[in-house]
Formats: sequence, C-alpha cells, structure tokens
Amino acid sequence: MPKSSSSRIRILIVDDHPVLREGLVTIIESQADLQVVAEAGTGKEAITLFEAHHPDITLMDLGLPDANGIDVIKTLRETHPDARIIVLTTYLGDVQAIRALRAGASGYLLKATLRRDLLDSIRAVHAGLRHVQAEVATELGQHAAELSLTEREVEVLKLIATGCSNKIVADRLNISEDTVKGHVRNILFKLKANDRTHAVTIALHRGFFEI
Amino acid sequence: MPKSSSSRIRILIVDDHPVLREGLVTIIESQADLQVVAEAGTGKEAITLFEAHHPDITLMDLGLPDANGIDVIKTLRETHPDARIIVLTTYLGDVQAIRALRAGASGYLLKATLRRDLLDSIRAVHAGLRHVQAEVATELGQHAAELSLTEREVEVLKLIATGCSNKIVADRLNISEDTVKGHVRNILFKLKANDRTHAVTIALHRGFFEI
DNA sequence: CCCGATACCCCCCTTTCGAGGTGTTTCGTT
DNA sequence: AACGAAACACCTCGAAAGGGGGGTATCGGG
Repeated sequence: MPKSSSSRIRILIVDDHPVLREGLVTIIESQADLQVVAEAGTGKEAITLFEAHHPDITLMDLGLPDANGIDVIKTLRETHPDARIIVLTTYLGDVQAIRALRAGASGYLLKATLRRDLLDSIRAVHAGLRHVQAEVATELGQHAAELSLTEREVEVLKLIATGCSNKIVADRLNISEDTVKGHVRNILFKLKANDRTHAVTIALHRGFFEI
Repeated sequence: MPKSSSSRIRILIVDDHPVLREGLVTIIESQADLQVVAEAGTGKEAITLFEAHHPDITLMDLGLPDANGIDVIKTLRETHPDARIIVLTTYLGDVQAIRALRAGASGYLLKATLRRDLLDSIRAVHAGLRHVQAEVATELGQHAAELSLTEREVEVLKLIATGCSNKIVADRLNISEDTVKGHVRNILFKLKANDRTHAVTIALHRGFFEI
C-alpha cells in the first residue's frame, strides 16, 4: 500500500533488455503511486545506481551480461539490509528461485506475468510482504523435499555436460575416476535421473546451471 | 523507408509477454511513421488478428504458448505471401533462425537488441529488405558449412535427452538397437560431440529442440 | 562428544556406449 | 534409369558407464 500520493514508491529497474525496460517503465509510470528513478543494464550499473538513488524497490532480472544476478542481490542486501528486491526472470527452475530468495529477494516473478500481477507485487513488497508467484511457489513446493546437489556435484555435472568422460573429469578436478563415479552416482540418485545425459537435462531444467 | 507521413507503417505485435509487448508499443508509437494496429499473445490470435488488420509488418516471438512460431510464420506466408515478418526472440541458436528465415521471415532480432536497431529493422523490412542482426548472421555463418540433423536424428536425440538408453529408444521408435547406434554415431559426427550427453547440450544450444 | 554431510579413495561386476566395417531398401532428384 | 541421401540392419570389440559393496578424513552443529 502506498504511503501517500505525495511520496511515490521509487523503483530501480535492472534488466539487460532495453525493450523490456521500456515496457516496465511504461507500466509503472502509468500508476500514480509509482515512479521509476533509474534503469540499469548491468550488475555494475545496478549497484552504482542503487547507491545513488536508494530506491524503495529494485526490479531485477537474473540474466545479466556481466554478473550473476544472485551475487548482485547479495551485495545489495549486505550493504543495505533494507533493500527490497523483486526478481523478474524469463524462466529458470526452482533452484534459481530458491537462491534468489535466500540471497534476500522479496519477490519472484516470471516475465510472462501480467501487468496487474507486477503492480500488485510491487505494492505488496513495498508494504513489507514477501511475494512469490503461484507458478513459482508450486515449483518450489514440488522440489522442496528433494535433495539438492552439493557444489562439487554441480561442478562434476557441468563438466559432464560439456562432453567430459569420468576420466577427464577426474583429471580436471585432480581426483580419482572412482571418486567421480561416486559423485555421478549421487547425482543420478538425487535428481532421479536414468543416466548422465538425463541428469544434465534435469539440472538445466531446474536451473542448477546454464550452458 | 516510409511511403509518406500520412500512411504510417502498420504493425502487429505477437508475443506472450505482456510487459515486452508494452515496451514494443511504447517504442513504436513514439515514432511518427509507425503505429501498432494490434497485439497478439498466442499463435491463434496472431493469425486472427493478421486476417483482421493485414499489417505491413508483423513482429513475432517464436516462443508462443499454443503453437510453434515457425508454423505460424509458414501459415501466414502461405495465405499472404506478401506478409513481412520480423522474428524477435530471446536467444535460440542458429537452427531456429534458419528455420524462421526459410519459413519466410524477413528479419531476425534478439530481444536484447536496442530500440534503434529495432526501429531500423522495421523500416528496412518495410522497404523490402531483409534484415538479420549481426550477431545472428555471425552464428549462421559459423554453422553454414556444417551438416544439420535429419528429423529422425533429432527424434533420437530428444529421447536420449530424456534419459533413454539406445535399447529404449529402439523400442520407442520400433527400430533395432543397431539402427539407433547408427543414428547416434551420425549425430556425434555432425555435431562434433564427444558423447551423447555433449550432443544433447550442443543441440539445445543450437536450438534443435528444447526441454 | 558424536553425528550427519561432504569429499575422497578402492574393489567388484554387468551393461551400455561408441568406433569400426558392410550391407539392404526406399525415396526424391536429376 | 541413375544417383545420392536417409533409414534400416547386422557384425565385432574395447572402453566407458553405472550399480553394488567397502572404507577414511574433515568439518560444523546438536
């Protein structure tokens, strides 16, 4: 809920797609209680502009060209624990959503969202609420009970995705092939995958990493 | 080049992201010689609205919820060979671009494009030119000499991506396992992949299919 | 202090993969 | 009629993968 018509909710937009930024600006500026104070196209710009304007709400895409969106969220929240950030993303599985929320995001929306939902989210988050879109929440619930991969396992899986055999992975990570096999076994179990190829597609779909 | 200021270029926007549509409308309507005559969020709507308005230019996203963008392009071009279509996509490898251009698209732009490029493209295509973004053209050139996968090979690879062994693939397609192996060998060769897992990530990256 | 999670290592064994080569039929193009 | 391309099938064979068991060391939290 807006405090009053004289103090509008000040918003920073972070997204590398100029056309999408334009859409966000148009939608936001059409509302009497909202205003866009700055636009950033990179993670670096995002931090600079946040420092300069201290927006009430930051709308942020995770797919930035220069930095990982999650890291930007972390940085902002460390220096400004009161920063309210809403993640706006095309579609990345549950893992990205969990990471973003853990990093301190207050909301998580898909870009395929409607104007109405976007505006509702902005106002809800500004009022101090957390707001995660239903679709995303469902996805989160679905995998909540499941085990997640350790850093090492993700590292192994990434190499496998690029066509490395267990032996090559072992060389790259300076561990034995048997250890790699052990990791692979755990990965298959955790992701309920039939084989390494399946594991890679599942991991991509759930957002463990990208290619 | 616009014919005259009295007859503006009439544009149909097809994209399932309302926010992005808003951005496109704002950018286009800011130009004196351009106007948006309709917006569609699905393939079905796209065809209906095209029939109703006969736009000069159709800006189209490939990732529609109800239909494949390529098929929509084909349909439009069959019934209206003079339809000028510019594809606007997030990022799908060279294969999607080739298919779109073959299906009759006149332009291919990435959504990360600038307003300036977008407007230039619209005017260029309206003037009868073909306009493919530099990044996309580079990608096209890079794989131009390479062999592309046959339908059957894509079919096999899709099943492999979902964790099917050669034997299972054989069962599903009612062919022998040896034949599947033959296909796999060809796939690995054509995509320059180390193994089946690598083949899947390469195919995804180049846009042969999605998961 | 022990426990669980993580990372690491080693053995076994069976199945699957992937690299060879060779051959058919079918189908659309020339 | 002749051609290549594609799909199909059969063969061998070594190298991976993957499923099972065993184990050690570390680290942080209950």
